[in-house]
Amino acid sequence: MAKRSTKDRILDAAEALFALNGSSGASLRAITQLAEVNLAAVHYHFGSKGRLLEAVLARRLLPLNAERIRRLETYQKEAGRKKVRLENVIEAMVGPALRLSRDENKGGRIFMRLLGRLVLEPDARIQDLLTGQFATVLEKFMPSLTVALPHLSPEGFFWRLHFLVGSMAHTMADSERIRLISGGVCDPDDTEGTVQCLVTFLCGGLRAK
Amino acid sequence: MAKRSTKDRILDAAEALFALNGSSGASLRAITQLAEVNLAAVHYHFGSKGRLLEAVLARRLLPLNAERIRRLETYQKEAGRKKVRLENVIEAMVGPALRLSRDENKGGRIFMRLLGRLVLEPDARIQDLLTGQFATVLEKFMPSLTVALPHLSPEGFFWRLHFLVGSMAHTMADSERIRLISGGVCDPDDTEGTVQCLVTFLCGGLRAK
DNA sequence: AAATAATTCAAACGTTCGTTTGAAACATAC
DNA sequence: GTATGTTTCAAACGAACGTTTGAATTATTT
Repeated sequence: MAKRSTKDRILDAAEALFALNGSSGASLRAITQLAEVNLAAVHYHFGSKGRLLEAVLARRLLPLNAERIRRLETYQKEAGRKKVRLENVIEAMVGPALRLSRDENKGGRIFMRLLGRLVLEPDARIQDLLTGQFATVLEKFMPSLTVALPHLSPEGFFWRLHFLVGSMAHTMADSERIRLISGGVCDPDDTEGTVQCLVTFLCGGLRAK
Repeated sequence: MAKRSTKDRILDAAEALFALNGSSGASLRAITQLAEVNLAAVHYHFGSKGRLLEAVLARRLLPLNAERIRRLETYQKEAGRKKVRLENVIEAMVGPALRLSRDENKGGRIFMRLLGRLVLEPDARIQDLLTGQFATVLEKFMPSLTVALPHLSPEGFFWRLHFLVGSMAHTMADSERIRLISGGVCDPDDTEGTVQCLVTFLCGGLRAK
């Protein structure tokens, strides 16, 4: 078993405990203990607890949003000069995130839970990072979205985008709850089934009225 | 100005700081300072920090869910032996919560933010309280929902309920974000407009395919 | 092999945390 | 007005927190 670097072990442990207990509920002592690393290593490699959290975020968020944009561009190429189907636009938006949130190897499940927690965190550094990333993605998606949803006023457009984010975030952040409330009928591990179901729901909601 | 009781002042301050900083990020010292109350008063009136949080939750959650059920029953009476319109069922579910989340007098805005945070909190006492409350509400809504959505399989039904909860929770917990991302186009203070927009979106999503 | 740089380590720093204590202040009864 | 029960208060408790330090260790270079 090839042992991963101190930096990576800290990132993994921090991701897990930040996601479980929140950014103020997870202590550096617990994180370094889980990572089997000295307490001072966090400050040596990252500088502070806050910057460790930023590093945890950036490690997964940057590749994820790059993948979203890449996927949208693929659909745009496929469509040629015709407009991209709404289902495809939405899939490019929620698909990569949901697949990451279900990929155990990449620890995505844990990361998405963390993301769900951070949305309501007041820390300005974190908020700027999150909204900045979202703005980048939205900018790329705007043209395809407005073309696919010509019936919506600007106001209605943004509201529905807001609802979309809520469904998506909730589905990714809390994957086990659905199993509980459905009495075992729904299986969140069926990733592609979940994607399809979510895309159907979202497109129905976006097209409504 | 009639001064409110120590207990109420603590509850208000705790609600505000728990919502802002999370249950572990808000200290009893900050809470009692905001409430202009002695530090030991929390333990005298509530016993511990955890039980204070439970009291904060119960104070608003019990009346809210009672209102939801009352509203559904009103719609059921109106419909007589005909089935209740899906729009009305959904309105009974999300309307009371969204109105509370926009009612400054009742401090609902703050409370909903707290609720959004607690959904991902691992504390068993909190989770049991939340899922228990949700189960109570769902039990009452199930008959009307299944009748209004006959095209859905049990699996599809629960998934869509899950997506609904996500949109609803996100809209209530983070009311100012929409103003930011829409560049001021959307106004979260227009409560009834928001309710209508959300109900339309949700019904479209629930009916899809 | 010696010298230099990068990393790890145990220990301690000063704060802040939730909680407890016992006396003071207040209210209500007799 | 004295007694009884309730509420408030300042002070302190030990524990855990993020952070810093300087020496010990390991890796890299000369």
